[in-house]
Amino acid sequence: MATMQDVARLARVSVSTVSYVLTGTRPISQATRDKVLAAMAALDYQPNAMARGLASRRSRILGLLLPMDERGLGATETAFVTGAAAAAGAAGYHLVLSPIGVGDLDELRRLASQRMLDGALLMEVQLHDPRVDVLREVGVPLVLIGRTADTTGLSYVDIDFEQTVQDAVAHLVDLGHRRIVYVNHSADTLAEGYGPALRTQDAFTAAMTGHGLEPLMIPAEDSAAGGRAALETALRQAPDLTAILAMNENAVFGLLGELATRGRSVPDDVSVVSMVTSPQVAELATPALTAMSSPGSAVGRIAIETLLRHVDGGRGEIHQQLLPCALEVRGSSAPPRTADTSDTGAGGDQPAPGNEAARRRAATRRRA
Amino acid sequence: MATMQDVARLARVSVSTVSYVLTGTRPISQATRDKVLAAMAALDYQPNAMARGLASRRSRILGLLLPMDERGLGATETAFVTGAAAAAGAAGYHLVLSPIGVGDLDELRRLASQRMLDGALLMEVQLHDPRVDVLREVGVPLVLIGRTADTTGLSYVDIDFEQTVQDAVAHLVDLGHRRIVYVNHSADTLAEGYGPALRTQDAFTAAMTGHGLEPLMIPAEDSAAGGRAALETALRQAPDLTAILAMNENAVFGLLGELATRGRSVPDDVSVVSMVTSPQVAELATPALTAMSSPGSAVGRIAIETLLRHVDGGRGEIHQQLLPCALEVRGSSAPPRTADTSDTGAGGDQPAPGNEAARRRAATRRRA
DNA sequence: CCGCTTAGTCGAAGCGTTTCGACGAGCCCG
DNA sequence: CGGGCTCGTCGAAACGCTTCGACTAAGCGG
Repeated sequence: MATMQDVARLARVSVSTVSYVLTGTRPISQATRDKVLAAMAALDYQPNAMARGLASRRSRILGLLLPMDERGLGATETAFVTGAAAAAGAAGYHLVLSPIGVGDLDELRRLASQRMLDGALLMEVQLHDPRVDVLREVGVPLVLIGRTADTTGLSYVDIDFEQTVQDAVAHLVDLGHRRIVYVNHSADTLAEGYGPALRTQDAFTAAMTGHGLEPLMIPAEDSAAGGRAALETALRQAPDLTAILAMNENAVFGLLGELATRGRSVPDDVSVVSMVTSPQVAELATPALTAMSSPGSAVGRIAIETLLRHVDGGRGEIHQQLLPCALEVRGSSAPPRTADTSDTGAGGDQPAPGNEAARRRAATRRRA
Repeated sequence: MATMQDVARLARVSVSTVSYVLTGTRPISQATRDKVLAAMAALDYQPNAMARGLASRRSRILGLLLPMDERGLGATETAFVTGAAAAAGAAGYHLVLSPIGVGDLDELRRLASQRMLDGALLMEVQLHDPRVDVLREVGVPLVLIGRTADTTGLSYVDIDFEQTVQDAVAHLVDLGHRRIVYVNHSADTLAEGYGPALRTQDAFTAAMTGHGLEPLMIPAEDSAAGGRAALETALRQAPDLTAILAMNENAVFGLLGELATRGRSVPDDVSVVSMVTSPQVAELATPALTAMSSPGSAVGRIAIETLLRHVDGGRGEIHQQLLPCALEVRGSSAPPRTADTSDTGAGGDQPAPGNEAARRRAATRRRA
């Protein structure tokens, strides 16, 4: 393993000169630079990351802290990760993923205090996330993918759940639906303060109320069984429902299964729209799901760029940005049946408009 | 940030003594040890990872190289990762995941030559995986999760695909199935030399032949559409099929959808068994899939333990281990219909045995 | 009682970089 | 033509740790 000494000797310059060529912190004449670069190439020199880190007090490593629960990374999260990795690599940084959850605070504290991370990206952020406190305490720059309840002084990039829910509801309302149920994550998840669940809940209420409709939310466990149970509850509470907006990617499959079992066809009897869902997953269902498609790798890229601004220019301005999901219409959403024969009068507070009009409006709204 | 100097000063010992307390490389009296530990606690001392790495030529970082394609990490891969992370943490190592695919060889070479990794775990190994060559060349100890074609001198932990396929086929044959189709990954994937696809293919042929049955394999793209197409092909080539064994977790959903569309019920008309599938995913389908459940975190743990043996005792014996998947019977497999009315005579080479016997045998085989 | 080993500690020499202060050379401006 | 720049380079001092050799004080067998 060649060292900088070797390079300096071969190029007949001092070590510091070699260092300056490498880091560009001081001007070097073209002639010298060429000599040094030639020597490096000849020796197949690679700087030692540890030595560099020790001397410069910079590890050139960014951490992506992502809790890995048993359910794995969906395509959405994966897109975040790859986007971030690409951006970090382009800037000469390594991005390392650390499967550190909210549980392993000690491990996080160790990692951070050992000066091993120049900065950190937090995924799956909770409304009150202790990891934020740990990192701030230790003085590691951080950017959230997601949001805590209080974001003063914090940079973040997140999905614009408010806008996304609003768009999803508008899509269904435009199709002519009036009785729309929102299937969210589980009650436990809500109680834990999982931001997306809470924010979409509020946004759903706001959107429905804005259309003069009654909002109904059903929590569901993150599993097929949870989806089935949720459908049962939904049909009990709103037998006249014609559309379901689902946040819970796992439950949606159980939900579809149960609809099939009960002989309700999708989208003729019931329309289903899935939130924050990747095209790959949306295509798994039969029919393919109309879904709000997440902004993907852009989120990761922007987050890294923000983080690097904090790391490099100690003076990094706070950056807070929301990106909406795009509506992708597939086979699971359509206008409701014209004759709503199953209306048991459980609270339809608005007469449905003529379906012709709804169909026209939906068609104009449709975007890939 | 307190340094070892500070600790030594406070404890009134030399730096080297502090270091020995930390690393245990030389005997230290209990009295001294206590003084030092007290000083560390008082100063909230944390060793600087870079300095430690530079001096000891050990980063205490292990890399988990996992290509992140757009389809994300399934529950199976996630289990590997968490198992590995836990084992690494227990040994005082950090496990960092690097989304380095077969494409980013330069990035890998850089990472490895910078002496930033004490060792590496490779996931999604291909039969001829260039990453192996790069790492060997640079001299980084490595352990595979998966296998290359030539494994001489390489340690690996992998799923025992041969055994798994054999068990899956046995399950179906015991139920009374004779006409079983294997839906594999895509032709492209096979051509690329993706080990699991090739190995299961061979194992399927062997297993079927061993039962005196004719093996039929259909490749399928990794998508719902791929699954639908595969079913069509399968029904064309073997209209009398009664069971499908699917390796392709993505295609299996399309396959189920297409079966439903064609009015073939699962498991009454067609049994479906999914390979190397986590319980969570198996439960997504309706009915829940009978599946071969992967050994999960054990794979990751064993891989890390092996790797640490290579790293620590420069003298690490080669360790090669296969772990089979366990059959988990759920709702998608059952004995074939007694009266096979759809037999168009396209090659039934064995008469089905009485279903009573099949049912009995299946029941005794069943294991959770 | 002597020489040997062993336990326990210290001081100092690295590990391979970055970075600071210094210095000579050339240049511009007055 | 001289003082003050900037440019390009060098040497040496960190950075915070590990590790080697050496040294002291016990302990022990002969």
